[in-house]
Amino acid sequence: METVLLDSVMEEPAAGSKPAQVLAAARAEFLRHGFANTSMDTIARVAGVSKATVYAHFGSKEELFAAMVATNCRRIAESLKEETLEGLPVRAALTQIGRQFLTFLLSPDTQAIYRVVVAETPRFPDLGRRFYAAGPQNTRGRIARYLERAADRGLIRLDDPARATEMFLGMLIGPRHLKRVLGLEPAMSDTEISSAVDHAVACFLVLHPTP
Amino acid sequence: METVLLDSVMEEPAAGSKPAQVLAAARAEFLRHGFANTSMDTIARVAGVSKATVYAHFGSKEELFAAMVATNCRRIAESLKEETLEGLPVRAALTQIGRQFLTFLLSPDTQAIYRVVVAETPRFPDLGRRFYAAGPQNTRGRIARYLERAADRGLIRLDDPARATEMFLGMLIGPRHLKRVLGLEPAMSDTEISSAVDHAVACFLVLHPTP
DNA sequence: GTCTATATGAAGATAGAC
DNA sequence: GTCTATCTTCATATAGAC
Repeated sequence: METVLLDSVMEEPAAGSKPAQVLAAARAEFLRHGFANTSMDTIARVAGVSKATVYAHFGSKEELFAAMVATNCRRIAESLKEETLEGLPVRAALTQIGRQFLTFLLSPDTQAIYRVVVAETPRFPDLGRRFYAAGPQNTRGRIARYLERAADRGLIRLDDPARATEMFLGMLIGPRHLKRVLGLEPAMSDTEISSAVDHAVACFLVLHPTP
Repeated sequence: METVLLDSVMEEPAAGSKPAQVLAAARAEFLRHGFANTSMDTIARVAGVSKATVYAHFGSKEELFAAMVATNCRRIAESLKEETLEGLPVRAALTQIGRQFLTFLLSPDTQAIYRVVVAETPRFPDLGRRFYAAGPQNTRGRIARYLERAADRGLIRLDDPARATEMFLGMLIGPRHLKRVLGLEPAMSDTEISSAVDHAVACFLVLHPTP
């Protein structure tokens, strides 16, 4: 049971192939039950292949887990499209960013991935780093770049785009993520999300006024 | 392996007794290695008792885990003392609250408890609720009550103390908790904590001005 | 209550045929 | 590459003596 190097990761298998089936089954089971409570027998059964096939493609349970997380990180990174915010007024752009961010953050899939990554980071040292780079860092950089461009155009006043991004996201998230990850909030309705986003945007614009 | 009811929890065992030794060993091992990767053999060995003794006092691994978390929740609740903030200016009071909160939140012990609670909440439904009540909810209520009193005295302007508390803590935490829990930040020095707190307090006071 | 020794079962991993 | 059948290890839990 050696520590797995997440740096050496296979490329994405062809859709519909047996490795892809295994990966899909691994994703479903690991995200639902965690690493330790998922058995290779179950993954093989759900994937509809034999256990030996699983081991033929992924050498061990750890490697399969690492491949599953890597695939998910790729998906997260690809799902964050650089859309066109430039045409919008600042308030509308921030609102759009906020809604998209909060919806993504609180979705069941994101919660499940977060949970399993947090749980297994001590055993897989690279896991946290890769997850952060693919998800949160990606998002933060994108928002910070937008704010910087807006500041350059004189649409908003701010000194430090990265710090302003942190404040914005901090106000946006508040304690919601914590309550959600502890299983205390069923979900957020669209109107609740709107309300939370509007408040965070309003506070942000007080701190960073538009001229 | 039935779901354990965390509501029926034994009282605190006498210090130095064998149950207390077992509980201490369980705490050390569960927080370091998580639930699944900790064996009852190890706990018995660390506690310096036989495995049968462990089972005599705590009927199963799940019950032992539940008792360990319950003990920790008690400790968290007790560690949050209602100190006297009333004499201080608002800025100084918020700064003190912020420093205390951030130091507590980012400490290795808090991180370890958070990690194991997040990981095991799906298997132990009551776990998240009890942890939240003993820790975060406790803290938030305390801060909200202070803000309300300050508002009543006319020291600060705010409509909704609970919401203001969420904003304050959101700005204070920002992405630091996430990076810490993913193993990306070694720790925060005292000066970094001071800087973060000062910035959050400054932003808060812009949003909620003192007359 | 506490111990030593052991039963029982689950799960990671592999051998060998096709 | 894929399967069936099996090996091996290890962890939970208990029996029975003191």
